[in-house]
Amino acid sequence: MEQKQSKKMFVQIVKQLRELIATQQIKPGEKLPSERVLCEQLNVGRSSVREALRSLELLGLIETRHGGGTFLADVGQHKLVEILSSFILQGTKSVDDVNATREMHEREAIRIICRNDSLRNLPIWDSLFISIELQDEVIREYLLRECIIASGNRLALKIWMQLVAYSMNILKNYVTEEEKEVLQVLLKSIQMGYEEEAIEAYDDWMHHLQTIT
Amino acid sequence: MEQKQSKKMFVQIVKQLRELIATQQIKPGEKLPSERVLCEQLNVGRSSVREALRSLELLGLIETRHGGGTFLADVGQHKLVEILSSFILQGTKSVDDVNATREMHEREAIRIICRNDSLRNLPIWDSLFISIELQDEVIREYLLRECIIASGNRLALKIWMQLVAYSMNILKNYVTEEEKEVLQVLLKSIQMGYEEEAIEAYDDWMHHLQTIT
DNA sequence: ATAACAAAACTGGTCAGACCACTTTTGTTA
DNA sequence: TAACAAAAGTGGTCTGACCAGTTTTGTTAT
Repeated sequence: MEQKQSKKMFVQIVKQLRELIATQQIKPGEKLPSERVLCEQLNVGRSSVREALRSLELLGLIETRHGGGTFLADVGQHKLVEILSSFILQGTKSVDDVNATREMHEREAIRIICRNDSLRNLPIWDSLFISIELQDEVIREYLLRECIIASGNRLALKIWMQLVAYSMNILKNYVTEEEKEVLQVLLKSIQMGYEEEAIEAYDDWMHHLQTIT
Repeated sequence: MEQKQSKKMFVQIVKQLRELIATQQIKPGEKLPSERVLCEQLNVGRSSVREALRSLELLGLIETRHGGGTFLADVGQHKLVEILSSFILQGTKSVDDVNATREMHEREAIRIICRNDSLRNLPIWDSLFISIELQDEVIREYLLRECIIASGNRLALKIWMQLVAYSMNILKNYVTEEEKEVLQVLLKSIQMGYEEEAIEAYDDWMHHLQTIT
């Protein structure tokens, strides 16, 4: 209904939710006010409240139970990621460290996937395999993101995304035929569960990207 | 309107959006179908589509221009970082994720050390080897810290310290004879540069710690 | 008094329609 | 051909409605 700031409403609501959680001292695992209460309290429509809540849910910050309510995600605090991001934003001039850490996350994700049958057999790998043929640039980050997501470690995903936000950029060239082959080897290895081959393919890939730029 | 899967609708839509982006080869910076088109195309209500889009927007994966349209994010913008981090202080998902991430750092450090002759030959390993005979509890984190430090990635060290501070708990028992042996195998493997054996020893170690608690 | 159970109230999930504000396209005019 | 105004398109938000679960409440039978 209002919102002086010209910013996105649902982002404003996210902020207000944070304040609300702080002031009312809602701890992880505890219940948040219902959507309808929040509407009235924040003086906005329910859809806006829901957009904010759904965003936070996708981030894993809240948990929702149909008919039950909305709860602050479990687990203690300690501003791990906050400090992390401040570290990143200040830029320690060691881009190499950021890249190395990012690659560590990616390798680990690949390893986890290789070792888990159900993860290996996800349909996403097939569709990615096909996408590679269709030549595009997105595929690189998209593939890696899928790997991290599939690995199931949401903390790692969050860290990784920040690392990417910090360093991912150089990857702006076309995907060469050579690179395509490497990527397909990587995907095939993942699907077969050949961990070492997958890692090797990944390393090849990264090396290949470095030589380009 | 439907959505066979029992999962959250907006998550389903996120998935379908991913597929759509893949199949239609939408590249960063390019435009996505309008919300109203997506409604009809996916056969769902506009609110559901918006909940999915807003989630992706908060993640920084898409960009929205009022009156203009929705676009696949161009790499580089990271409001994600602030929003995420400022809210993340409520804690991320599970302790498991923190531990898994911590272990990833530790394994990676071990690998790096194994592959680098000068790191392998650091005198610290010998002194640690001896210390194991004497010390009792401190040695665990101390050994791991030395590994991370030796690996030379300062960002990783910073992250690791946060993770340890976050999940400091399990490491509170006495070091058994059995554990000492595992640790010595680990150190020996590191010194010899036997990467896989070192990782195996590390995994044994972690498994051993879990069975204790 | 208490246990069991059914009804009511509450809560999230989804949809439809209506406006508003802003941008892009289109068509007309100078 | 350039300039500009109208129209169409698109995101932003609100309201109200209904459904489907969960929690609370109240009544009844033991």
